[in-house]
Amino acid sequence: MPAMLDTRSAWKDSVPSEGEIRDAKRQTLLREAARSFNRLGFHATSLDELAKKLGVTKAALYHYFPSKKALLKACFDEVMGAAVANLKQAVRSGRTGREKLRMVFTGYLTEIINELSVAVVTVEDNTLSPEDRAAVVKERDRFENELRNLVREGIKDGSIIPCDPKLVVFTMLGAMNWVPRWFRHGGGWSEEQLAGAMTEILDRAISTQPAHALTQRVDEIQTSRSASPSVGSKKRTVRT
Amino acid sequence: MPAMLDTRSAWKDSVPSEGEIRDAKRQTLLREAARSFNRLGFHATSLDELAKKLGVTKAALYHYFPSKKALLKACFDEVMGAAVANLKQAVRSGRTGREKLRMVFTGYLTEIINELSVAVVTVEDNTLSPEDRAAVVKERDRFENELRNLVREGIKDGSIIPCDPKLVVFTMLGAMNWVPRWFRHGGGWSEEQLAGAMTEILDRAISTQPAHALTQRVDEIQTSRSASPSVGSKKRTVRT
Amino acid sequence: MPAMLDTRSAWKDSVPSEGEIRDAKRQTLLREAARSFNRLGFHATSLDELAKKLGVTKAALYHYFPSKKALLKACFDEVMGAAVANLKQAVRSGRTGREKLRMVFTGYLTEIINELSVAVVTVEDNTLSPEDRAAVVKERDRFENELRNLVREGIKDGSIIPCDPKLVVFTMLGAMNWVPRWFRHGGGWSEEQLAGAMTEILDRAISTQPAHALTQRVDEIQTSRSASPSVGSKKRTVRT
Amino acid sequence: MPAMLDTRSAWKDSVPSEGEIRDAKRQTLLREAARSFNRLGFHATSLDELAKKLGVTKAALYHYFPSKKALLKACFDEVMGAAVANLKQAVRSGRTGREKLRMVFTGYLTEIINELSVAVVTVEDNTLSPEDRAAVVKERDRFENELRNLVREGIKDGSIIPCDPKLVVFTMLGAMNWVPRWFRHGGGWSEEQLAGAMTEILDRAISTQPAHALTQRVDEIQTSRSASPSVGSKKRTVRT
DNA sequence: AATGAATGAGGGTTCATTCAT
DNA sequence: TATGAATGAACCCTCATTCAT
Repeated sequence: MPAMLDTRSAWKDSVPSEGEIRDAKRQTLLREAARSFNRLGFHATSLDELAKKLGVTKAALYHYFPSKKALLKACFDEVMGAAVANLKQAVRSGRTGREKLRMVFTGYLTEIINELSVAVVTVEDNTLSPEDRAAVVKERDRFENELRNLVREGIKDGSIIPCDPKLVVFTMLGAMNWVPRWFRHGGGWSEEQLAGAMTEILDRAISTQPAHALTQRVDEIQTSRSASPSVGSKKRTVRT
Repeated sequence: MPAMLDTRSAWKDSVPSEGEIRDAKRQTLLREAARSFNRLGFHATSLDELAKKLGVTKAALYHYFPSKKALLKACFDEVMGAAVANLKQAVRSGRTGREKLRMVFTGYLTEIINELSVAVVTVEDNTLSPEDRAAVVKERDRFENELRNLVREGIKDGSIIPCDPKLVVFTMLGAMNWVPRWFRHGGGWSEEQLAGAMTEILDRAISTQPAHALTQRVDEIQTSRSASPSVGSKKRTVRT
Repeated sequence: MPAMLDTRSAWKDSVPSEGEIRDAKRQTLLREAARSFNRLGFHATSLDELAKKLGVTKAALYHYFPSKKALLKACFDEVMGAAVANLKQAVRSGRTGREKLRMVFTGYLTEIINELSVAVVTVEDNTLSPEDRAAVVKERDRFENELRNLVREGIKDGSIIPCDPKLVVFTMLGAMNWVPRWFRHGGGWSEEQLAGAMTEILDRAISTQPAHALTQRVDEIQTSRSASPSVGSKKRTVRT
Repeated sequence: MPAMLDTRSAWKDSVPSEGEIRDAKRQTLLREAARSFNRLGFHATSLDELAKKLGVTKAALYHYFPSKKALLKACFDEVMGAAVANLKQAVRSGRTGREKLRMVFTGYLTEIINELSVAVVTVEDNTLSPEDRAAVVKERDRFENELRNLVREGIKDGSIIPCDPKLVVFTMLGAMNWVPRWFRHGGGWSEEQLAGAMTEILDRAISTQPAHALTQRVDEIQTSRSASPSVGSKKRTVRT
């Protein structure tokens, strides 16, 4: 018996422990759920479909999350954690308000594009329990408020033009949250390229030093629109 | 007796005919459905709730639409009709690409804000019948393509900076389609103000002659976020 | 004004009175209902469909029958009235049991073929009210019992072979009641021919003087089976 | 421990495996559905009632059949499989057409009496999907056609009198298909007796060598008619 | 007499959730 | 840990019936 323990310890951490396996599965489930919630919405996502994509049965999911709502809540927590971390990093960067905002946009878009995010799903209806809902709303409002503060900061330091911070932030968030509805991976744009290019656009709307051109690609972005009817990638050269 | 007939004719059309009543009811239902679809999504919208809001029974809805999907389809048709009309008017205006695009944005936003729109609801999943889906997608793609053409036109005539038209259009549409998620009527912003202010923001992102400032309001926009927990309208002066 | 009355009386009875019109409509409705009940069954028959076939709205039907069940009950009464009349006539004919039975079969079949009958529809489930159900069952049992008596009479007078009257009667009724399921008008067989030919078959099963051949037709019977795929009337000569 | 394993293997196959249990349940459901479809018709049969009879919830049925229509289709397949097998056996028997036909009648009746059959349910209306309907109709038409061929064969070999095969077959099928409407188990007639006796009747109608008497019983057949109002089994001796 | 609108009951179906294995 | 079976609530939809016009 001790021999076995030795054997196991010899493998060290190369063989993932049971806990690690479990966490990995949990994370995979979370991702898949977020993707589905984003594209179809919470109610249109069935646990059966989710389980099928993961190759297990519906009941198995309950080993990782006590309910579908808990899954949604976890998605929110995940994305908010990342968003806030991303935000803090930007705040610490010590640059102008506009540059901080750019950093946040790029990070937020990266999250969304990789479909970690579930920011899209509405929290307005009575899906979550009152407590969960309050927690999520509070977190989200804090995040949005921080963004507005960055806008104000940018206005003060002259990097952002005078504008209504609340409207600007909602506009930017809308543009970004909408991405999962049309973007599909594997097209001409890489995730980084998309995040960068869209940040440019959003940034230009409020920058006091707007660029003379924006990033362009020769290939079209791969979207769910162009993909489904198999349009074919009509390459088109864009002149500046 | 003849007097009564005269009386009636004196009222002329002020007393709505039966057909008019029916149409009015139908329109009210359509509006309510669009609102719900936009905020909660198609699947999260129950006909029971819808009927309750209208003060009738669920079964009564079937006098006006043969199915829930038909209701959704009608929403699409309605918004697309308005969007295309709006687009055509802009195209006929004979201005620069950028100015045409501004007109389209303002019109589209007005639609959305008045919740006629249901552009938000996903058409990607298999909610609609294949035929209906194809029809809607075709119409929408044509609309989006026209927008891209306006961007290209603007680039050519020098009113819009070089950029990727597809990405730009998706970005703008996302920002606009997101409005129903946060905007609530009755706040400090009127519908027209919001449509105008957001158009400014979107326009500035691609204009070759970006403005030095954007519209601001003293009062906060009324949103579902601030509204639901009954925060009260904390007026706050925004300094530029 | 008196002139008008004169006019009316001049037409005498050629112009049907209001009451006659009403009765005619009622009868038409009854027929259509019976046809539908027979082919589809009571529950699968919707009043909407029924009304559509008659060119009126569903609500109009309620001017003639207080309920769908009442319609069913009326169908039963109609067919039973005819069946009993038919039976009495046969009984009075003063022939052998077998010949009386033949008369009843032919009459019953004529009824069924003309779709007055609704004998097919089940009375077993709880469709009718207990009172109506009891009345119908009682009437039907009396009819069936009379038929059994005719069989017994035939056995006694030597025109019918020894057999179990109950089983024989059920067998014959089943064969006849099944006709609406497959027979369609307008084929090679007229209503009278079918009634006659089927009577021959049923009669031969119990007759002490069985015929050496049965009626045959060159044309195939028009059935719902052969009709639907539009097979065309492949004439075929039947050799004896 | 080994003892237990032995014990288990000692039971061998007497303990049904999970798959066997599932199949048994499925079969039970199928039977109950067929019975209900036969007696009440497809539309009058509610899944709620069906489930209640089986002691489960309506939703549980969906573990075994994806829809009510699938249940109906399965009934058709079941009965048609049995009917065709029965038919083939008769064809292989190498007897006269009449004797083959008798075999088919007896087999078919046995099926029906045991309520495996659902031949009764209409296929004419648009209950089944077009594909399913076509498949069922095709199978049924082939069966009916085979029966007609047996009649023709009998006419040729002199065992059956000249007659119209189509009409004869419809007549016989009607008589048999009607059985579930009146027959109830547990009466004086066993299933085999009924199948035999009815076959005799049907056979005699077309046989060139008709018998001089048919099977009779002292006890009355137990029918839904006599049973439901609790008439009591009035034993009656039938004199020939 | 006839209609269109509306209703309430019920039907088939889906789905998140629980539980024994 | 994972499964298949089962449940109960909710959903969309149909339909017989009522009622004002």
